[in-house]
Amino acid sequence: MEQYSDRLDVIFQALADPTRRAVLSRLGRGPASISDLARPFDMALPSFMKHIHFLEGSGLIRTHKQGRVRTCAIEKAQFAAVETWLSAQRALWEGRADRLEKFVTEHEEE
Amino acid sequence: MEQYSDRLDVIFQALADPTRRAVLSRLGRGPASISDLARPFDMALPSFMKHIHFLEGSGLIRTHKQGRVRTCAIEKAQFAAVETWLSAQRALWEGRADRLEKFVTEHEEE
DNA sequence: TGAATACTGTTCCATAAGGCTAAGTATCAC
DNA sequence: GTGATACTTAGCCTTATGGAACAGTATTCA
Repeated sequence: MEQYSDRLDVIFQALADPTRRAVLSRLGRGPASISDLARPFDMALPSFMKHIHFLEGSGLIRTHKQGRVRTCAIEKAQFAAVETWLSAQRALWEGRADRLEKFVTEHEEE
Repeated sequence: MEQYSDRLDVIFQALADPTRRAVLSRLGRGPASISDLARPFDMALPSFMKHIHFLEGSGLIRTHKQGRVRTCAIEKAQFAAVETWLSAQRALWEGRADRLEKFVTEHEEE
């Protein structure tokens, strides 16, 4: 339970920044290098790298360096945590708290 | 477009805190007063109030004071912004970028 | 080998976030 | 009208965030 909540903290935090959301959108169309990702942003590279590290730390992307180029790719599976939380919320609204409890608990134990 | 992005900033930020998510879950079962909401948390009331204000500022809840009691209720409609963004992301993954563009643009203009 | 490329590491800075205490205001119950 | 209740307001503190500059390392290309 703690782990599930902590994961949500960091995932939602990652999504709370427009630069990071833009990076995710770009990566939704396929992998890209750091330089390619950074190009559209008016920001120093070390600053941009912080966002990449944050995204990687949240599990929303993974990266891999080959030679001098680091390639980033989206990690779709991590988005499921958000969807799970939203489903749980909706279930509450609709009074299906029992089913919901079960649903969330299963995910917490992952 | 700016407005849509700013709204997402503040919504995701609101969801990035476990206290605030817990409040939303509680409110999913129905409206409640500040005191009722605060009771489960080991936190001074002014600190807790900041979370309430943040949630209200994000549009995820609305509040209304009658006498000395402020009642809070969830604003389900605001959750749609998150779902829209997630749908857009998924659409990208699946290469349906054209449909997605249209979808997001429509929502940006709300 | 030497230059250019693509990060990476380090340090700094201003602001925002999330907590606290202490004191204040407005209702409500008696 | 007094006391308790239910917030509110105002400061203060510490840490995190998002940006910057500057220097460094590791590859690749000519």
